[in-house]
Amino acid sequence: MVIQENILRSLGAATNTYLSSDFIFVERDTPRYYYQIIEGEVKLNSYNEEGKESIHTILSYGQAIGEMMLFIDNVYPMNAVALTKCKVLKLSKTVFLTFLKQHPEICFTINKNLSQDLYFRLLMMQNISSQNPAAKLRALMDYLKSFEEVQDKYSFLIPLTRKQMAGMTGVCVETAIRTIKSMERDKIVKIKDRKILY
DNA sequence: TCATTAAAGTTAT
DNA sequence: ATAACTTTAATGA
Repeated sequence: MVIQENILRSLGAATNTYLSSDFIFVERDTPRYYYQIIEGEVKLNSYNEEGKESIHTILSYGQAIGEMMLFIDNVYPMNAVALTKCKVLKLSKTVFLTFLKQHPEICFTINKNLSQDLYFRLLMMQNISSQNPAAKLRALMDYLKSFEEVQDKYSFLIPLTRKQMAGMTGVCVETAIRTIKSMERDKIVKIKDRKILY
């Protein structure tokens, strides 16, 4: 968790409830709040000229939503959409920033999270330009698995649908499916009841 | 080789 | 039931 729930509450954060597919904010909104998930999953996405969805990340319990936008003066370049029913703490940007100035240790945590995100983006960027679907999907799976304690082969159940994986790597669903199958043949992943084990 | 289109099967709501 | 997701196959860049 980024910031302790009771701390956010004591600063006056409100709890907001969203239903699946509700927008928490949309592209071109002005960032005015710090958001932190208490329950449910949220995706950050945007659409290219042809209308194809690109999923930037999927966030869940304890994670902040688009907090990078609170430190710069720009409108959101992406949407935040609830994937499930969600509860989100919402704290005014000004209160949040003032609080951070007084609490370097929490500032440090925010830094760590932003860095983690940048790191992932760099890894994905390298592999996305590599043009090889298998490399892209593997970069994604490596990233997701990196947060697990157990690092055994096939111990990690990918918590994404194939469609989501495709959306995050920029390949089409069909290619994601075929690539994952060939990875199964190559013993890179195992598939059990359609679930991908890596 | 991969995206796209279409069609059909499967799962989740 | 109906929508959302998965899979296969054909075609074209």
